[in-house]
Amino acid sequence: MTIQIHNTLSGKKEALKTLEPGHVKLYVCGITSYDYCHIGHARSALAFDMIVRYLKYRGYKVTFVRNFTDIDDKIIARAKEQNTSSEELANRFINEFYTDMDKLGVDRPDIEPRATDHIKEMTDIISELIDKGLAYQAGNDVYYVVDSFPEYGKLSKRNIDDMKAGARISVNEQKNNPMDFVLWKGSKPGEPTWDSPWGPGRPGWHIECSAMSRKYLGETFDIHGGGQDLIFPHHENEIAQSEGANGKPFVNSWIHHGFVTIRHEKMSKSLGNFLTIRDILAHYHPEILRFFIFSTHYRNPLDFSETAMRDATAGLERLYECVASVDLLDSKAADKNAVSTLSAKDIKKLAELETRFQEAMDNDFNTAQAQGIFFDTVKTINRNQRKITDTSPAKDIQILKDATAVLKKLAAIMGILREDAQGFLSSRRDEMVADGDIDEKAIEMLIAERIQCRRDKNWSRSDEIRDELLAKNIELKDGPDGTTWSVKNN
RNA sequence: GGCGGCGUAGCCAAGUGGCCAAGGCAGUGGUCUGCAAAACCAUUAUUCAUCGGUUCGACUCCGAUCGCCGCCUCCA
Repeated sequence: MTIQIHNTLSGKKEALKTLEPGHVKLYVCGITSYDYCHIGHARSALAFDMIVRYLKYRGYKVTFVRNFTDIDDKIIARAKEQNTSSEELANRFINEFYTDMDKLGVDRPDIEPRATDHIKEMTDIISELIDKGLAYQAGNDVYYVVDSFPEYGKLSKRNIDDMKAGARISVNEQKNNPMDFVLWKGSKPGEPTWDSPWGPGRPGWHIECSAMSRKYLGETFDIHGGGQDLIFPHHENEIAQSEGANGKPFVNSWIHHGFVTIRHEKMSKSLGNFLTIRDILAHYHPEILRFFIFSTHYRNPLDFSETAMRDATAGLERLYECVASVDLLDSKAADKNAVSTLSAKDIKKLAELETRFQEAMDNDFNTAQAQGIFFDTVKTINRNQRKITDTSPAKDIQILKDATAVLKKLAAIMGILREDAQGFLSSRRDEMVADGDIDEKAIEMLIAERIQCRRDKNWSRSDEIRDELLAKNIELKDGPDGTTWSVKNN
């Protein structure tokens, strides 16, 4: 079975074929560093983090490049506002980006080039394009001749004539044709500049990725990724630049992920529905955010809401509860002559976990389906786990433990179930207690009192204590090994 | 206006030309429990926006209609 990936260029799922056997070369457009990252950036980072981990899990070597756009109109404008330099502002938000990524547990790409470190590579490509007659200087700027690239529009599935008819293309006196896009911008006073054959200036946005991907991955590489909003014009322009300059195919497969919406609308500052990664992480454990993001396929829109996060919390806790209870099975004694209580059907199902997971993930990284398989596995484990007693054979316990180990290994590809289960559950509990109006000592004392009441069969006081705690969102669970408690999600 | 995508149970969400349309959350009944909670078992879409067409057969393919979203300007 091969990995199938939806390719934006062809509009179809295609079997992954790498130029170099067993080696995937991947380029993803990173952030423009002028502000804190929002949940949409988180989705992008997490989607490609998952994809890279899965490819590695499937035995591929992956060279993953993700750039930083550290020079751009927005950076210049923001730096001016804050009375600082573009460089300083960009560096500051790159650091903030790393802070967020580290909290989310996102692995670093192999190479993280910054645009401003690659000006030479960019001016080289621009010169090549001019030499080939695909670009021209106008005033202090350089533009790409869109009409010279007949395949323009092949990624975004549009044609130039339709676009020309649209009224939203900015008119620029310098351009020969309104569709032409800028490769090099002559500098205005006070802006950061670099020398070039066309005078002092700075690169356009699109040329960065053509230059940096060529430097690190070559003229043709396997996969290029980004958000769906980058399809046009950014990626369309990259194709025109790179294929124009190199005279060969740029990228074999394009992966574009969907947006995070809030109240079913794309986030934007003007709508006031803008949530940063740190806003979210202030309220939710990073694995909850990951679980939520992978609850739908990466290309679908994903609507953020409190309800959705609560569902994700419940789901992730369900997985952790299962792992935690299997972890505890260790303490049980095992009798050699014991009869297995596991059903053959369930043993088979557990054995098939990894295959089922691969089938889901091979199908264009279907994490939603994979999560369904996790739950199915948990149900199977729980069903059998509760039948385990002191006299169960060691083999039964081992089968459940093995299945849990596989579950954790596979979940780690999505970056979940990476913590110690008991630790995760109790630390979540502690956090929630800290938010509430009762402390742990008081809870323990009430529980101790209640245990005595129950011994005395003083049910009314016992229930009173339970209700009292429930009113403060503390739920008691009386099990064979005593009373445990948790904080109710709501 | 052009282009792309989506519409599956109360909510979220997989899936597919033909066995019972995954799974989660919520709900209901039961087991367990002093009673609960958790867990487990059972149950919850004769139906996949609507209407046509292709087919022996479609939720899945094609067309139209309605609704929603995105891109066409910076954007993950």
